[in-house]
Amino acid sequence: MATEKICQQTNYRLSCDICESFDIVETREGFVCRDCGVVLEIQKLEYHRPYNDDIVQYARLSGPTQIGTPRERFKHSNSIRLNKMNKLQSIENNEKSVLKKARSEISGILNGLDLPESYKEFVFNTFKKIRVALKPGTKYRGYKKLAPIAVYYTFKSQNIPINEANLLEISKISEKDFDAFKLQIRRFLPEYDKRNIKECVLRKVYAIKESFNLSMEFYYLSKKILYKFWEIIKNTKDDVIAGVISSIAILCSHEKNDVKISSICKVLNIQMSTIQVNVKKRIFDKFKIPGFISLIKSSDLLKKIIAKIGLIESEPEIIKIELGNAVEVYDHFNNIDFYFYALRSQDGHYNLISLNIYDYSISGYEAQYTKLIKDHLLKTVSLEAPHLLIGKGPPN
DNA sequence: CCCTTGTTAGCCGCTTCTCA
DNA sequence: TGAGAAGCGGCTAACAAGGG
Repeated sequence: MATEKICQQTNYRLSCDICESFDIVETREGFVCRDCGVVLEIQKLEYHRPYNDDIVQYARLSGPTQIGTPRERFKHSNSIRLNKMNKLQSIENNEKSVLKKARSEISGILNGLDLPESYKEFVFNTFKKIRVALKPGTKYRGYKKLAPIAVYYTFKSQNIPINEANLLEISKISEKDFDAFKLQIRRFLPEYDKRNIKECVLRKVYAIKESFNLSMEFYYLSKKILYKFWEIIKNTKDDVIAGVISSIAILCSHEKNDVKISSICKVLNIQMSTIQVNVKKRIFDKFKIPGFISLIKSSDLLKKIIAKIGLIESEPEIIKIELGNAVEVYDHFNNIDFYFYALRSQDGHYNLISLNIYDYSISGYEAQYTKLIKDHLLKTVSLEAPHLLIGKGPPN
């Protein structure tokens, strides 16, 4: 093998620890016995030339190593020159030095905020990207100011929550400077505006669905509400958007009684009044719908709005009819009783309603009903009778 | 930096539980 | 069975914080 070297070339006579054979070869991994294949315990020593303390061990100026050790420089006859050379050698490029300090600053912030260390390189890239775009001499180019900014926007871009107050507490940028930079961020990170907030919000809604064991119907309704109202609800925190759409979805669904709005708010770490104000301003005020009382009390009105927009199916309107003094007006000998009722509509006109009573006990009623529908093209209306009022006149 | 948005604290009302 | 206590959900106004 090309990597093998016969040990006889060395001054030492090695023997195998196991079979005591002297047939030892030197490989990259160490000394190996050719008889039994065992790697010897003795360490391979790299040795090329003897150490001579008259020779100062130094690298060329472009290299990173020092000009001798401090002791060597001190002892040497030309020690002043050697020290000068070493100083020159040690001068670091300013950009390199800033980046090195920035790395350490970023690390410190991530640790301080208990954020994942795996994002360090990501943050560092943001740092470099912003720094390159800043003019030399600008105050934000300094790593102390720029590092917290880079951390903040990297995490915001990734839709990972980051506490701004804690960030400012542990970093060296003032609140005023930090706020002032927010106005400029789009110049440096145009992609920040393009982050997929909708996806992040829907992720939060799905988490709510899971934590309260809600149906997929809730999730899809929330999604529809999000896309429908996106333009008017987008200018706020992701948590608030998620809270608003999931609260509307809950209030408009049959699961209204299963989950309290305040519980959703607790999960999202926001206040219920925040949802209420948002629903009032962004839905009721925006569409100029009067009658908002509060989030819960106005839920029926909200449901009507959502139905009108077409996000949920509107429920048939229930008209309460008191069958008071109605009189049987016609009997056709065909086992169907007709009753007529006059109702005054909102515009002051009268509408006539006919109520047909079928006698199920008489055979052949179904055929009669079908014939009636065919002959007269009647439009049927479903009537719900939650309470049976007895003793108020017909029908009996 | 200013205006909009969100939070907090305190209150009310309803429901449920306990006890006489 | 009814009164009172406790707990919870919901509402409001004042104040604080955040976003552009």
